[in-house]
Amino acid sequence: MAEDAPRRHPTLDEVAGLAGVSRSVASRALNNAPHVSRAKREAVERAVRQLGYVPNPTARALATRQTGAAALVVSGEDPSIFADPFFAQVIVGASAALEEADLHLMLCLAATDRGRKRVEELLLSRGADGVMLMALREDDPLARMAEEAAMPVVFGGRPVGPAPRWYVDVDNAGGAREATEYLISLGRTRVAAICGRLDTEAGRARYRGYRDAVLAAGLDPFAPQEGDFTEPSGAAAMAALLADHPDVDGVFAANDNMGAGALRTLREAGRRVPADVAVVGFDDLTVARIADPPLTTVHQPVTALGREMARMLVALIDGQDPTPLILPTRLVPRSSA
Amino acid sequence: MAEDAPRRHPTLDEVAGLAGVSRSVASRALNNAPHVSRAKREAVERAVRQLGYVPNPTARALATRQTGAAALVVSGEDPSIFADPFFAQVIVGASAALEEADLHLMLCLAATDRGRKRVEELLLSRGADGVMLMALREDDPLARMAEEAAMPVVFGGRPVGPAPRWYVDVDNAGGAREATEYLISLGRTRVAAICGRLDTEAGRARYRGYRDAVLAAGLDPFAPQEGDFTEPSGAAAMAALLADHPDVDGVFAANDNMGAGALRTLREAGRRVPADVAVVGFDDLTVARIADPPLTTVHQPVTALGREMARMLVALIDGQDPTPLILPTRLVPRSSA
DNA sequence: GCTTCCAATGGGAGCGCTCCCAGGGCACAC
DNA sequence: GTGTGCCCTGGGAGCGCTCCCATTGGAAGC
Repeated sequence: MAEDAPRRHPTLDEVAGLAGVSRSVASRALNNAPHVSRAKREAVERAVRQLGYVPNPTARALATRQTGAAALVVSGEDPSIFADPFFAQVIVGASAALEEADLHLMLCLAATDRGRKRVEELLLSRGADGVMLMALREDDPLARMAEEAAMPVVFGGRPVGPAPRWYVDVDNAGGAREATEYLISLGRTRVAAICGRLDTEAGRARYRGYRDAVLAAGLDPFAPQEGDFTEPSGAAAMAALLADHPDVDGVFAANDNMGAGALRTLREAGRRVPADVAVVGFDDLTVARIADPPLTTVHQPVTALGREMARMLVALIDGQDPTPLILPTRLVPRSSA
Repeated sequence: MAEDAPRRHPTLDEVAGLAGVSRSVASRALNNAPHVSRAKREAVERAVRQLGYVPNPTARALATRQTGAAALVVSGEDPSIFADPFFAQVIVGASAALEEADLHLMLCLAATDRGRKRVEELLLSRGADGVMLMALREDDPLARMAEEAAMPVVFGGRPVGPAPRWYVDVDNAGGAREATEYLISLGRTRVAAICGRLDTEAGRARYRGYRDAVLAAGLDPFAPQEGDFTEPSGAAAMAALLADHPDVDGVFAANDNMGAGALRTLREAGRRVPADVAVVGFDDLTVARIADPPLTTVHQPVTALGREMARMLVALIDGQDPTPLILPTRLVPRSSA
């Protein structure tokens, strides 16, 4: 290690000493609290500059019982779930909102047992001021842990089961309904759904939305063709669909990855898109734009999701009681439908 | 907030009291340090369980002067740079390695002025035990800050300029050379390069690798056609290339996004890939697989990059002096070349 | 001129943990 | 019986900050 600076960090006491004031006054000056004369305030500022003083966040955390950090926990049995660019966008939003509140972002991938244990400890030990929880599974142990933790918790996307007290979600059902209605409005009558994992609330809600739209149009809904939100699973689901229902003329895929997979299978099967089969995805990630043909999809405000989660968490930390939020989606017509 | 647990967290003192030992003994038992009799150790364990005691990480951090966290700082003037799935993969690797060392991961997007200021404070105040720095620009103020910080710092990817003391990088030049040699081995003689930003070391090194390969084959290198690593910039660069050199028959794109953009432009221009123009990308992200045609590309071990950065940082924190690491790349032939 | 009040001040007690160190106790060798 | 070690043990001093509280002194009000 570079030992260029062998001298310890200056402490508040040293600042106070140099400024000729007490530690209390120095502290107040630093946090620009009242009851500090202009002269002393300036003396403290001068001393801070002269010493290159930077407050020790750990000591402050201990004294205030606030860590100055919020955690974003991403559940999932496989760490690579996080490789989905979806989370990256969530983080961009969350990070910006936390920055405004001067909170640091801790990222916890609770994929392994050890990871989950560490999250539990975090929750129990108040190692953060609050937690954002995402991608919980059905019966995810994190849900129980979060409930027991005496700490603000915001859910990103509702988990399966009863809705938590505080969450931010996207209007999955509404978006799926709109996508399906769009396919129907195009004259498609044999519209199938490639679902995401049905042990996630997003997977279920999107299928619900599809089903509602199909039923409302007086058509017959297809049984859910389940994938796992990955491109290969979408390709496989599309293949199964073609085998069972060769006359399918419209497909709602519960996310863009699976939609892209479906496009690939259709291309390999010699079906023209959208002439023979129209396809709509969900998410509006990069993959939708670069798919061939570019995928008509349901845009969900992912960055906003992260931002709103963080804002809700900050409100909670500030002792407020925000209301859950459901963000709107928007259909983005491209070439695949 | 749910006030189900209005009682404070038990402290070590309370554990010690219940176990009938001193705080010192309780502390030693907890950290399973020596000099604790079997009987007292068990008494402490019992008390811990009975009270549901969880150590306060902040207090421990203050006493040990170790925060128990490592930060991953992603620079860049635009927060959305982080939306690149590249970083998500790095995080998967880094997170796993940090988990092994029982360190938490703090994520800092140093895009805004405020973000940079917070990183500086983190560095100066030892708000983390170590820092991983990525995506630094030329003359990035973070480089100087990192240098001055009395804290272990590992670079992910070398910054422009003199190599830092500790870094993990990918063999950018080697990968680019291999990609270009591959194009040449296919009989292409007019091989162009769509470069990434040339104010990044990766952008420069990849162009260098391209240039070396072209020169070694006795061909004429094209002037760098600069993009910014995004799909549209790749498309634009390809259009410019076609305008200036209609006879181009091979393209090395410095990353997959730009490669995908190039494919799009070629398709729109009616050029067949790879018959008329062969294209090779770099990164081997999802986009390469789903591009049309699937993009031949240079795989770089992104997760390993994150893992090795974290391991190097842990070694540094442990007082060791690891050596810089350059990870190998691998050509992945698909259909575009 | 004498209360009344309040801004300004600094002392000191924590926050919950680690770790140094002096002091027992006990076994073993002399 | 007296040493010589060791292993345990618990007291206590921090780590660096915040914040309560008692104290002071000067301005304002009568």
